[in-house]
Amino acid sequence: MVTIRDIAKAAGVSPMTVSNVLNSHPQVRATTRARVLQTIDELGYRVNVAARNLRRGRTHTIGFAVPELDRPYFGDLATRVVAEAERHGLQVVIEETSASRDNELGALSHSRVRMYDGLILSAVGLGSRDADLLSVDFPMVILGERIFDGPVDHVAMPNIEGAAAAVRHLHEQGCRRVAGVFAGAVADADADVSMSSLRHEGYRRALAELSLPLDASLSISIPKLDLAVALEAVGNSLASGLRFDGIFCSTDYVAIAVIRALSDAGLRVPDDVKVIGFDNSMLSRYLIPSLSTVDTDTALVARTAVELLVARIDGDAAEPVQFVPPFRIVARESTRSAALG
Amino acid sequence: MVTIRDIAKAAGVSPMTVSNVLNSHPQVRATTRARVLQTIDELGYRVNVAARNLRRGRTHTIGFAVPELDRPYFGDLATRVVAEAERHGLQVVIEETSASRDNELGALSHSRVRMYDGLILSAVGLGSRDADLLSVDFPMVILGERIFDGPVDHVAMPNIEGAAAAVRHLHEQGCRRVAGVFAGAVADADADVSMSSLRHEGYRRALAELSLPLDASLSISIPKLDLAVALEAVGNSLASGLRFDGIFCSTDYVAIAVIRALSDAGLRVPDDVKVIGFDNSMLSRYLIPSLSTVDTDTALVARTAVELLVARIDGDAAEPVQFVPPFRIVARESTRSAALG
DNA sequence: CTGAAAGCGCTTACAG
DNA sequence: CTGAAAGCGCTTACAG
Repeated sequence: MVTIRDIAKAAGVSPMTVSNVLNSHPQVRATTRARVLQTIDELGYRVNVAARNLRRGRTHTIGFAVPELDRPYFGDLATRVVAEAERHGLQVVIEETSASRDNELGALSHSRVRMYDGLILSAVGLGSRDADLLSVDFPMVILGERIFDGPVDHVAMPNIEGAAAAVRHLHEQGCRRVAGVFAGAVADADADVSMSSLRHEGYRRALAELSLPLDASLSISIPKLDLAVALEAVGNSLASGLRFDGIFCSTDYVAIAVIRALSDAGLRVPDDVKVIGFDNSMLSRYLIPSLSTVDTDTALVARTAVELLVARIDGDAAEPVQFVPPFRIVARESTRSAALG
Repeated sequence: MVTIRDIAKAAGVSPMTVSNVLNSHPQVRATTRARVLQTIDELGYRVNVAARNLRRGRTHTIGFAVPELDRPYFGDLATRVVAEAERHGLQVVIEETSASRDNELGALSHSRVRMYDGLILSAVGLGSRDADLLSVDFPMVILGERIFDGPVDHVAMPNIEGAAAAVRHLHEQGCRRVAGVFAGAVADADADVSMSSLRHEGYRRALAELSLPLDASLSISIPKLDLAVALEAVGNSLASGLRFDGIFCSTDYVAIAVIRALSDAGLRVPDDVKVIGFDNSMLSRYLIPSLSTVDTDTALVARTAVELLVARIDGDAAEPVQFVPPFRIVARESTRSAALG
């Protein structure tokens, strides 16, 4: 391997001058610089980043711990995080946590964390009771669903408000019996404060406001926000006689399976049942019917998370920040009422 | 920051004994080990990975340069690469290249490459003429579409064969006038050997074999495999009078927009036009109609790429390997013929 | 404008 | 079973 010393010897200068050239320090004579650069080119030298990192104490790498990269929402998010990080000269290591608490803690406490300048943790397995575990000694931003009064910056989602607005939209479009699909044990009032339980809370609040029925059976609970699981759960509910004229889906992704289940049961969307999702994933407007949804500005979420993290990396010691992006309802075919059709 | 020396001092041993404990070397007395571990715990020590990397000459990190992470196929692929890499104790840094040749070369030549033990490059911008640029001095696996006789391992895709099989499937289902959607200047015989041009080649070969018409107008060319672009292109083609009873789409992703464009033009899938995609993305079976497609075993692609790379990292100096996964046609509703319906 | 020297935190033959 | 010492390749005050 060619090192800085080899270049120095070949160019007839000291290693430090080579270093100065590499780091574009101005106090190097033009002719010296040219000679060094040519030698670098000839010998095919490339800086050893591990050595530079050790010396500088920075890796210019951040971690992004994400539940499941193959869910479109997180694919979008990862894309935007990588792009934003690049604008700040940072690389991104993706760690998949499979939405498990253990893996999320692993992303935190695992020794390799020390290779990152900071961590963006999209927490879905951790709960409020884990707040004290988040007092880490490196820059971190929590991203996602849970409500913490934790010791770190947090980019949260408008879960309750967004879900409530989605239900109100269904009501405006004429729905009078509104179901919902949620992950986890949402029926349990003591349930952990997960994304789905927050969206379920918004769903229930809106139903109460609107004086719509709130049968427990209308809350379809699935163990995981997975297409196959959602298809089966909604199919079973319909087969066992459950009826509704509107349904709120915790994610656009799940909504695709829900629409399929409705179709398989002979129900038409939106004529028989109106469907709304959450996330405004890129596909949603191309589906048939196009999918109404809650847009939460993924780009803004990614940008804010990276900017908060960069500020902490640069030594910002202010109080932890909590940021919730705005949202808007995107009305498409899946909730269109016949009167407007 | 707590270092190994702090631990050594506090535990009354030498730094090297601490190192031995950290690395689970057996030749440390149990009582000494216990004392060191306790001190590590008390002082909150974590290994400095940059220093360890420098010393060991390994970072246990590989790069994965991918065109666009928000395209479902690459989201799937990234998920599987990350999972496979983890099985080998490797982390993955994702670099997005935006499918540009410059960024792909950047992933290669950029100095930061030196931080990786190896690189998996999903090349879509590079062409055969760039083969000599791939003679790099670190382990690399090219993944994806192009045909190289390059100096590196290559996991290719059955682009020509898969596309041809898709067209034959359309023919078997009764199609007699088959269009296709491709990215780039596919009409040009000198076109670069891109994924789309290879799939176009397969499309043309199958049409020729089957004695089906091969009008240039049936090859719908779009600048980019993007939903909005595909929607508009197919919409324009239909508006200008183009008619066909089957269409091969270069990816499942694009097929979603194509089905939407057909629907917007009042054409029913599969009754009026049958549609087949490529990739077997996870969504495909849940769409309405469910999407017929070419499955190329993404899991196998990811596993093979990581295994080849790991072998190179471990010093394997054998001749470059080329691997093409098998494929199969997955027939779903979007190509169902009335007779079978 | 250039260089000698120290040191980032760790690991590894080598010696005892 | 444990330690003293060298060194991975780089950067950075400091001196000239």
